[in-house]
Amino acid sequence: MTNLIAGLRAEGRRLTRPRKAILDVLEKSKYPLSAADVHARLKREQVAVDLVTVYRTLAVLKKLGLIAQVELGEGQFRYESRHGREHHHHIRCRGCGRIADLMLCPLKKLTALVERETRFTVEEHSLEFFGWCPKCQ
Amino acid sequence: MTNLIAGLRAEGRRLTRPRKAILDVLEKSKYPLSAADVHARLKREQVAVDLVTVYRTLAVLKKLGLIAQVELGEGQFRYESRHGREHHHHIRCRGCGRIADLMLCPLKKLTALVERETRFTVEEHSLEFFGWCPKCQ
DNA sequence: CTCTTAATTGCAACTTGTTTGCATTTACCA
DNA sequence: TGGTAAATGCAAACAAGTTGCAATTAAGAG
Repeated sequence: MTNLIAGLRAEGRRLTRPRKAILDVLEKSKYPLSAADVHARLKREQVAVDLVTVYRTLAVLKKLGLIAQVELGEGQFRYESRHGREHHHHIRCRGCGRIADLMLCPLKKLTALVERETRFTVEEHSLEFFGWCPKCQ
Repeated sequence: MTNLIAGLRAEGRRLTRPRKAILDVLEKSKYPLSAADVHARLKREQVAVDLVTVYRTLAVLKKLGLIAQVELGEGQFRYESRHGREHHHHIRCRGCGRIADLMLCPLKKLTALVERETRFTVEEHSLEFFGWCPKCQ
């Protein structure tokens, strides 16, 4: 939340109720949420925020680096808070859609190798697994 | 192409001109293509196939395991042929959108670890890098 | 504390990517 | 060489995400 205030201020942006509420929803979630998910949870909490505002706020939070965008083969984006959470990855069940965190990342060395080989500058990577959870096997 | 015929036949499906043409477009491409990309290339080659047929064919080819679906943070799917190509990953430039192959994958051991820790069965993974290519840096 | 103003929001409409329904066409086996 | 189920094209629907604009509001200036 401190990061939110500082980040917004640094860009001449404002701290609003929707922004606090949306970041709060993401911080409370155990797995990444779509814009529609966030919107639904806000409604459940009696916080009236338009879906469009959710989209716009997610874009802002992403630009501030407070949340990460995740793709899990669903044709939509999900977002998760970065606050107090280590860099990590996910696995998604092809049966029930359950998403679990994988608290690991073996890509430090590989990233250096990729930069050397491709001459790209690497800014980010995504690593996701897909399979079947115990219940769905 | 042999795989296409065999795979289709095994499911009581048919070998058609659109299917051949679409697989051919994917096999010729150096990077993964979206449905719209495939459609545009077919048109350029004077092959009249509806975009809907492209979508349906991509679904079939994917189910047959002849092509792989790729997500590169664009809000759309891309597809690439698997024929004669080793398992690999990609890097995409945030400036110009250029996509390059990364002919490497260090995830064998990690996959085993993930399966042990999560008790999921891992069927697939995605690993993509994002950054800036030499021209855009 | 109030005023001013630019940032933010909500609503409606739109765009883009993808899917579905259905009548017509076509691959392929008897 | 048909007959028949599979595949296609077209129109329409759907879903995720974006844009334009008038109304609202955060927050610094006075």
